Amino acid sequence: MIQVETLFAQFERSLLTSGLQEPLRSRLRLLAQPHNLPRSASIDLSSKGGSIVFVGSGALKLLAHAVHDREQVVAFYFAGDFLTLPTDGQHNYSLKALSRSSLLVFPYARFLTQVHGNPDLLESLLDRHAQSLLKSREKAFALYRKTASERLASFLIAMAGRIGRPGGTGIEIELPMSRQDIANSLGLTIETVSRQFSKMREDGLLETHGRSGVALPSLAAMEECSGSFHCLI
Amino acid sequence: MIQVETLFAQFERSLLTSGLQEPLRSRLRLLAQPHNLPRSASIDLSSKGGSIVFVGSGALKLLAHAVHDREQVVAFYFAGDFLTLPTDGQHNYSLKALSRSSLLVFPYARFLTQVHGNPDLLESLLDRHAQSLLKSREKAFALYRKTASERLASFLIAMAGRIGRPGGTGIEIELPMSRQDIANSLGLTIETVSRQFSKMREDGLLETHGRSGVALPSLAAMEECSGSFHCLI
DNA sequence: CGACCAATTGAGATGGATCAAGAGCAGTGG
DNA sequence: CCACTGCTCTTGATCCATCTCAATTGGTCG
Repeated sequence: MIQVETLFAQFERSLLTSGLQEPLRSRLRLLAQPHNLPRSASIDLSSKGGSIVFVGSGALKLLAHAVHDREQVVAFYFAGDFLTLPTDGQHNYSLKALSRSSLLVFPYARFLTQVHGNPDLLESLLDRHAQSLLKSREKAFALYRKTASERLASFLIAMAGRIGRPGGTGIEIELPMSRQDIANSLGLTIETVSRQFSKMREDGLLETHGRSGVALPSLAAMEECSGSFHCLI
Repeated sequence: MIQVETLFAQFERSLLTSGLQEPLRSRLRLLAQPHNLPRSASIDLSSKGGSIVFVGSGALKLLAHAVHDREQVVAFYFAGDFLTLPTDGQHNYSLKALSRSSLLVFPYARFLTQVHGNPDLLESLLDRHAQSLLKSREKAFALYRKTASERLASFLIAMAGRIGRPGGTGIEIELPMSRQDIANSLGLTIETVSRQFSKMREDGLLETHGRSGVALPSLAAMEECSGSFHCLI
């Protein structure tokens, strides 16, 4: 359980390294809805008419719900990440904790009203949007044409960069998401993902420890597998 | 050939309905690089360190260039569209005219510097980014799981909404892009796209006139084919 | 330890890619 | 006006990666 004030301070530094000026700081503080989500708890974001979310700790998946109970993992988020979900599109979105997570949720419209007079902040937000857009495009670009193994390799490389730690056997990763989540986020079936894991293990590209432990002995070899580029998450 | 001043006025109204205040207007006017592209001409956007582009008239495709001369159609743009291409990602991007087009190109960084003190404008830009992001996600979402016919149906519905006109047989569309472009943008091969066109023609879902003419007798029937949702372009 | 759910593995079905022709449209020049 | 040329588009036959269905194994947690 992270203290709200600590969480807010974290958010503040992440947004602007110089920190926020009063009275803006207090006003945003009032808007911030803190959430402490245990594993597999989720918050519905579609009902709120747009949200800005700051992830203080933990790991989450952003789910888009289509009709027929079909759902799609849009993205994974980790500590320090920002996430803007503006006015509702065709889907309902929800955010589900893969592990205990602490968040700050701001109502989009009211957040923007407060930020309105602060060009630095607006620009910072604009930059984040631009980056997200680029990432989303690169992801779409990547997934159209990639094979299953290229997708998984791309995913693992992205994860290594995001939550990997140097260990005995190259980079070690504790995956907070299930195979099903991985499959769902890569547009594959769980069986295909599982088969690719096995194949990569046979080929010496990775080691697995239990369900969630993965070690990549050689990132270079993995990049070889990922095809031309590897911008995914 | 559209006059530059007309084009700029169009851009101005599109950005802020109330128009721009001096001296910002003049400053942006100076930043605007007008382009008149004949069919199949293109401008390279990767060398410019980020651009903001306003499409005054015509139709264009945004291309991402990967290694090995492979290229991917990221999106199509039409009159009135905005397009933000921030700092370079892993790909080189270029914009290619599908028909005679007129554009305004702004250097991203310098545009932002000018806009810095104008919260309304920044917010307008932020909104556009948010919309683009949403669209890009919906597109990615859509393409992962959709079948070939669902993809094409989604595409045609989007096109109908964008450049369709009511006609003798429902909504009529003059597609400015080739089958190859469509295939490339949907992550399919040209053969598959062609086959789907034929199949839809047999099923009475569409009529074709020459290479570029398409008529959709019933949008509802086409939506039936597009699967759960249909946010593409 | 035992129960349950996640993950793996196998066998068969299939949608789309690939390879290979052929048809239709548009531009050119006689 | 028509034949020639080069292109885009269509259609067919085959192949392969991935999905689907089904059974088994293995991890995790009470």
